[in-house]
Amino acid sequence: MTTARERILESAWELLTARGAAATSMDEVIAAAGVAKQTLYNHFPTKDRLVSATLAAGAERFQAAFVEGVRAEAEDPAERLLAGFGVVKRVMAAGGYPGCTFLGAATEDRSVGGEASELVRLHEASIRGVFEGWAEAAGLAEPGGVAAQLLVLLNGALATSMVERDGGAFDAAASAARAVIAAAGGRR
Amino acid sequence: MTTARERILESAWELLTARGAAATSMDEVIAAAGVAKQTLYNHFPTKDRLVSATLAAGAERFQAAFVEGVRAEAEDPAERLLAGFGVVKRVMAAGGYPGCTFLGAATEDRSVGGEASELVRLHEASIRGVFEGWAEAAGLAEPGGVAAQLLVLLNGALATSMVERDGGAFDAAASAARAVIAAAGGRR
DNA sequence: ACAAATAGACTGATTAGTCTATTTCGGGTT
DNA sequence: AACCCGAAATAGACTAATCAGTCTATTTGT
Repeated sequence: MTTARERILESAWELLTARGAAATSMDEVIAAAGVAKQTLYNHFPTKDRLVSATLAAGAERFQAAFVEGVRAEAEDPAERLLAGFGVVKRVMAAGGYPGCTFLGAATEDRSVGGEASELVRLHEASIRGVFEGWAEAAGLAEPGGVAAQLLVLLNGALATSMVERDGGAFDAAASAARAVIAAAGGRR
Repeated sequence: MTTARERILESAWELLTARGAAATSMDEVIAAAGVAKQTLYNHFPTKDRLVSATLAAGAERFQAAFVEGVRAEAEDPAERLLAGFGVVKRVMAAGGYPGCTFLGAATEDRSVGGEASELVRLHEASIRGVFEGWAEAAGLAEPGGVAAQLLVLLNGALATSMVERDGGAFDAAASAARAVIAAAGGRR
């Protein structure tokens, strides 16, 4: 049994992912969550707050699933850096490559500079931090720089897979990541 | 002296870049272009058509400026592959990193699969083709694969620079590109 | 009894697209 | 030069739809 709040956040996440915030009406969230209008507004007084709460909850879930998925798949830190691309590829493939919810939210919010942008910035910094930890554990030179490059590759794979509606970009990103890791002293 | 059509397309491009299609009203385009409502609708019968025409014109301009900018900056094909990141970085910096107009349009159109998505797909394929030509001229192994990886890096830099409101991602992308090119046999 | 949830009508603002009436202007003809 | 025509441009009122957020009254669960 799920609470109304959980159903709202889950439905909002799906609609946000599939269509984006601007193209999703509060009535659609209400219908998808099977909840009364007032219930939604009791939990989240404005659309912006709903979007922010949805992104925050999604970021927490994503980061946990990302780290856990990668840890389950590879032991060696350098291999973990690569495994991330496969893990995210599978997540995106499951949704038919509708695009990254966070990049989508940042795109829609770009002229506003609201809370959504800030949450996405923090989320991305978090992922970069995870990369940096593994890069350091792998004994790579300049782990911060490597992490920044891998984050660019991950965002690039997310954006490109959305445009191409196809997961090929994740394989390309993983190949590039291998080159980056090698150049930083991986598999010395 | 500019024609009404040119002013409309230019204003629409700027608004599309800064805010995105959904957040831009036809009245805003009209006001920015200094044109009568009927004039806009005479040239572009619907908002979708205006967006498509704006993206098509922008893609042509961007591709020409990209190739020209890179050619002016580097002679050697392998260096040209790298120079692209600097050229695009400068373009985005000039606008304060509001994000890539094409990726933004594809993001907004993702649930529709309309003409905008298709135009962006073609535009990206075009850029990938340019990369592939230079990769081949540089004598790299698997020029198609290298081009795909560089396109991911370029999209990643565009997305990341939007999130971070900062051009650092282009430098990271260029570093990663160097590693990719080296791995493919550059500077043998 | 009390907090949370429901159902749905309603308001006010925004916006795409239409319609009407008027004005501007370049180019061909006299 | 003077004239005229048709195409393009202008100004802005208007419609119909959508949508965020409010309000009221009722119901459910503990």
